[in-house]
Amino acid sequence: MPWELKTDRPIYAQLIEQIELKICSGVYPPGSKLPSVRDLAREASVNPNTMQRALAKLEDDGLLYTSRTSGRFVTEDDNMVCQVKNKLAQEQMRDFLEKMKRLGFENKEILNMLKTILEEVEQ
Amino acid sequence: MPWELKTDRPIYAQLIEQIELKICSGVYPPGSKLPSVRDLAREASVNPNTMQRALAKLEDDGLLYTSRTSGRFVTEDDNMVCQVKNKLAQEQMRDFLEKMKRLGFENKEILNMLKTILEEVEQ
DNA sequence: ATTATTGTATTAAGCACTTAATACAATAAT
DNA sequence: ATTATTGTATTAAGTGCTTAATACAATAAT
Repeated sequence: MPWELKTDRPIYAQLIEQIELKICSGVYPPGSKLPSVRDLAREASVNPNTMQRALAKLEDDGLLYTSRTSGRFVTEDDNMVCQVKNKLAQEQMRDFLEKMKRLGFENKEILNMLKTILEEVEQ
Repeated sequence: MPWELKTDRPIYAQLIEQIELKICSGVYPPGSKLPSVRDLAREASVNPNTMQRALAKLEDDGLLYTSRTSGRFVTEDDNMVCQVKNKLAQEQMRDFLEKMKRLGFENKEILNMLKTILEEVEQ
């Protein structure tokens, strides 16, 4: 899963989201060590300061912690990771439904269109 | 439907999206006249230059046209409006499914969670 | 003890976005 | 004819984001 950074939003915000995703989806499991700030920055083709900013926010949220000079780690509290995952899912669904309703679609239409897409993908 | 502007993305981009939504959902029907740049800007609590920028983009896309000093109008081509509506819906669904899969949810899970939300809302 | 690696902080520069304050041109309304 | 309203353009200033180039402190590795 490569880093996907668009130019229409602050990079640090996108980094926060994508690191959150990697934690929630198990790419970085609870308790595991993250690559160093410099390595992560190189990986994402981003300035270390920008990566540092994203990591600091995640640490502030409690999803990461720092062991002074040995590196950064994902929290060992897998309950917290699970909660974050569900929170993000709820946000995604809420935003999605909000926008589709604004576009003028009914609940049933939305579900049917999604089913159609999912069937197409499976074939 | 009030203007909802967050600070995490360029305002002009958000204006483009929200005007598109108003056109696609019938708030501004095909052929109808839009409020003036200055009025729209006041309505959205935004600088006229910023609103102008958003409108220029929509005009460039063909969704609006300008009649020099009598104002701006939505295209009379309701086919085009319909196409834009469907394009936006497809984008929303694609992005939504992408993020949910990144979070680690399966297709069936996604549909079930959405159904749950929709049932809760109806009650 | 020395070295390398870790996170962290600072400063300066460039860039895009936004606002404010104007101004101009065209034309609808009077 | 005059006035008001329309879209449009320009300039200057402020802000936040990003990068680059450093530097420092702490500690794991040697």
